[in-house]
Order: sequence, then structure tokens, then C-alpha cells
Amino acid sequence: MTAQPTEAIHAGADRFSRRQVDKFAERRAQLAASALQTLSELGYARTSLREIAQNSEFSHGVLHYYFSDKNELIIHCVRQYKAECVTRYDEIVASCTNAAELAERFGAAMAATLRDEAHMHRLWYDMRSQALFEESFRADVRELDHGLEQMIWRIVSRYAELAGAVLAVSPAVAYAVFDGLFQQSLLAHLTGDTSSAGELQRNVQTVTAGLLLQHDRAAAGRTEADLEYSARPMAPPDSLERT
Amino acid sequence: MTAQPTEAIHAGADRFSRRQVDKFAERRAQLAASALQTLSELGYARTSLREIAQNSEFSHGVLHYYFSDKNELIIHCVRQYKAECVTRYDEIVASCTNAAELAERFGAAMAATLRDEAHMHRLWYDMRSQALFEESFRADVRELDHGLEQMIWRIVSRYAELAGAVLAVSPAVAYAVFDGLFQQSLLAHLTGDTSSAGELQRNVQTVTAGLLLQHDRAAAGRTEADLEYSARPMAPPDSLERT
DNA sequence: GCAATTCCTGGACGACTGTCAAGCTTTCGT
DNA sequence: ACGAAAGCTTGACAGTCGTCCAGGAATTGC
Repeated sequence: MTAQPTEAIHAGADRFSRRQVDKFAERRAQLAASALQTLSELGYARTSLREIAQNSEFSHGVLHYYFSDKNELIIHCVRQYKAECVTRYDEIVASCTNAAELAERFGAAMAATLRDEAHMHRLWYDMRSQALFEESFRADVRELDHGLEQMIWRIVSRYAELAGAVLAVSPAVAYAVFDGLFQQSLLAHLTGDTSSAGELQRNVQTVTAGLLLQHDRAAAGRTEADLEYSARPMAPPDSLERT
Repeated sequence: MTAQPTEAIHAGADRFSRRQVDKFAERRAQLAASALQTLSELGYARTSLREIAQNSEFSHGVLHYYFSDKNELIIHCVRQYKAECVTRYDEIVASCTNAAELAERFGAAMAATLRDEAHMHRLWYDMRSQALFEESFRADVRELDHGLEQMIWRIVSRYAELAGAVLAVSPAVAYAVFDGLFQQSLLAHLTGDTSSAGELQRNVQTVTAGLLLQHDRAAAGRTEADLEYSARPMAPPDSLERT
């Protein structure tokens, strides 16, 4: 019996622990993948460590060998998944040459995500709700949310640039709006509404265009406090590293 | 020992069961209030029936006397709470006389809700996430969502009417947008961001104005498929009855 | 090929869960 | 006031949970 490997390896930076770290991280990723599968199927409240282990090729005891407790496992899982998500739309941003094309491909990509990854995204929303209660989740969830916000901002600011216009909303608002749209569509989609993805695509296009600042915006709701948000260039998708 | 009261009373419409029904429903509401308190504090995943009972003046056994199981209790709770929510903004709609005032009071009311009822609303988002997994929650959650959508639509359609303009989005999109805004602000607020409520108020005002159809909307994103949504009168807040 | 280390299994633990039923107390109709 | 019904408490039940641990299996360094 030795000290907890989790501690042991993180502690010593021995010259020959390099390979061990690799193997260790590899198996962690493997177990996290199994956990993601289970979590996306059952949700946070109904997922047990034994269930996760049964969806892997290991026994339940091993989970405490690679993760200190259940929370660490789950946080690692969501982080692992969202690390892919935040770059999903960057290819579109890079390759589009006019605003209309960008809006259309953006909408199409969100609709495709809704169709293909509904289960994973419901897990994300589940985790974010948990963060509203569980203090220990908040920091990570907010960090991931911020990554998604930046992703959305790369899209809409590029859109404004291509349209030769200025955005009327902040990055936070832009993200909140598309997130709300997606979430509603997700619930409808999982309820069996097959037209949900199509509607999402159309709505994303419409709303994207609506984010641009209009010169003659209805005088009714205008105040001088309204800001214009320049389409400042934003760093590429690197900013989701472990803190 | 008799048959389950739940069944017995619902079944027979006896002439002298009237008072009993009243008392029965009254205690159900009382227990549901205790349950709401606990749920909003701990969240769905961590709330047990014993914990709920401890937050009431009864013992845990009584819960199965008034509710057939845990799910029925929880659904009853959320329904009871949201029944109040869907009328929260109607006074504003009724009393405002110009668009700018309506937008401002709408934003202020949402900010007040964020400050005063953050815990209850995080429960609502928790339940909605559960509905993404638990089939038995979906029907009720979608019904409540629909009630909220109508509430939002009453506001924005009245806003458009007062502004003498036409709305550019469907009821579903309008709701999704404000819901997304609120949810982001809620997470920030619970993290300790004290400026969150103020920002929400400002953002709600801005976005509300942005929902109106602009005549010169940027040509880039426009397709002939875009619709105009008339500010049709909508029924007052009665439509949340038990199905 | 041996010993040491790492990896993994499977069982055991105490705590907690939803559910239920036996029986006590209170309320109510007559 | 008395008996029946309703309302409520208490304890028990069969599971499940996260966690931990003793020890077998596999791998590694030499």
C-alpha cells in the first residue's frame, strides 16, 4: 500500500515519472469518457460510480484510484467534453467570406449540434444547474461558460465585420441569447419535436442579424446609455487551459 | 386503515367530502411550501423526503399520505410556485402607457426577481434540466415553460403596440432570449456578482427594443423567409390550470 | 527471473434513500 | 358522548450510495 497515487504523482516531478503521468492521464481520460457516456444518459442526480464503472471495462473501486472523489471525476468529465465544444465553430469563422454565409452556416451548425449531441448538451445544462446549488462546481462552470461566450463572440464579431456594421450587444448578452435559444430547442427536440432543429437554424439566423446596431432603432426604448461594441479581434480558441 | 386518501377523495364526489377536499388541498399546499423551501435550498439531487419533513412541522411519513410519491410532490411544488410567477408582470403591462416606460419597468421587475427570488428560480432551472432526462417531468415543465412564454409575449407584444411597431421574432424566440439573459445573470448573481441585477435590467431594456422589426435591417442576414409577428391581443393569465 | 511498484478487483462499511404499514391521537358525524 | 374516520408518528424494510481497504494480478526496473 502506498500513498494515494493522485497525490504522489502530482507531487513529485521525478525524472522517470513522465511515462507514468502519461499513462495515468490516459486512463483518467478513458474513465472520464465512460463517465460522460453514463452521465449524458442518466443525468447527474441518477448517476452512480458503480453505474459509471459498469459502462467501462473496470470495476467500481478503480475510480477512487484515479479520482479523489465523485466531484473531481464529474468536473473532469465536463471539462474534457467542453474543451472540444469551444472550437466547434471556429472553422466556420475562418472560412466564411460574407455575412450571410456565416449566419447560415452558424445556424446550420447549431442545428447539427442539437441533432447529434443532444444528450451531451443536456448534461452540460444539468451541470450548470448543479452549479447554482453546489458551490464547488461554480468556478469551473463559469470558466466553461466564459469559454463558450468567447466562442460566440468570435462568431458574431466576425459577422459584424463582414457585414460592415457594429454590434449592439455585449459578448455576455450575445451568448445568453443564443444559449437561451439552444436550450429551448433542446427541450423541444428531446420531447420529440422533430422540427425543432430546423426552427433553431432559422431563429439563429434571424437573431444574428438582429444583433447589429440599427441607425434608426425605435426611439421608444433608446437611452444614451446604449453602447456600441466594436468587432475587436479576439484570441483564437486556446483559452481553456487548466487553471 | 383505509384506501389511499389521494385516490378516495379524487374518486368520489360525495356531497360531504367538500370540506375534506379543502383541508386535504390545504395541507398539500402547506407541505408543498415546506418542500419548496427545502428544494430551493438544496436542489433536486440533494433533497430527501426526510429533509423536507424536517423543514415542516410534520414527520416524514405524512408525505406519503398527501402525495403518492416523491415525483408527484415535486411536480406539485414547482407548479404551485410557477402559478404565481406567470402573472408577475401583468400589472406592468396593464398600467404602462408608453413603450419606454414599459421596457424600463420590465427590466426593473426582472432585476428585482433576480435579487429577491434567486433561490426559487434556480430550482426552476434545476427542474427543467431534470426534465431533459426524466420523461415524467417533461409534460409539466413544457406546460410551465409555455405559460412563461405567454407571459413574455404579453409584455413584448404590448411593447410593440405602444411603440407603434411590429415584432421581428416569434413568441418562442422572445421567451428564449429573455430566459437566457436571466439564467446567465442568475449564475453571476449567485457567484457573488452584485452588479448582475443592474446589468440584467439594462440588457433587458436594450434587447426588448431590439425585438422590433427594423425597416432597414442589414441586408446581409435577411431572407424572404423572415416573418413579422403582429402584436395580437393575448388572453390574460388564466391558462395554467391543471390538465 | 526476482523483487518492487503499480494497477485493479471485489467485498465490506456506515450512512442515507423512498416506501410502507402498524398503531397512536385527533377530529367529526350522529 | 361514543364510535368511526381521518390525520399523523414511528420504526422498519430493502436498496443504493460514496468511500475505503486488503489483497490478487500485472507491470516494471534491475
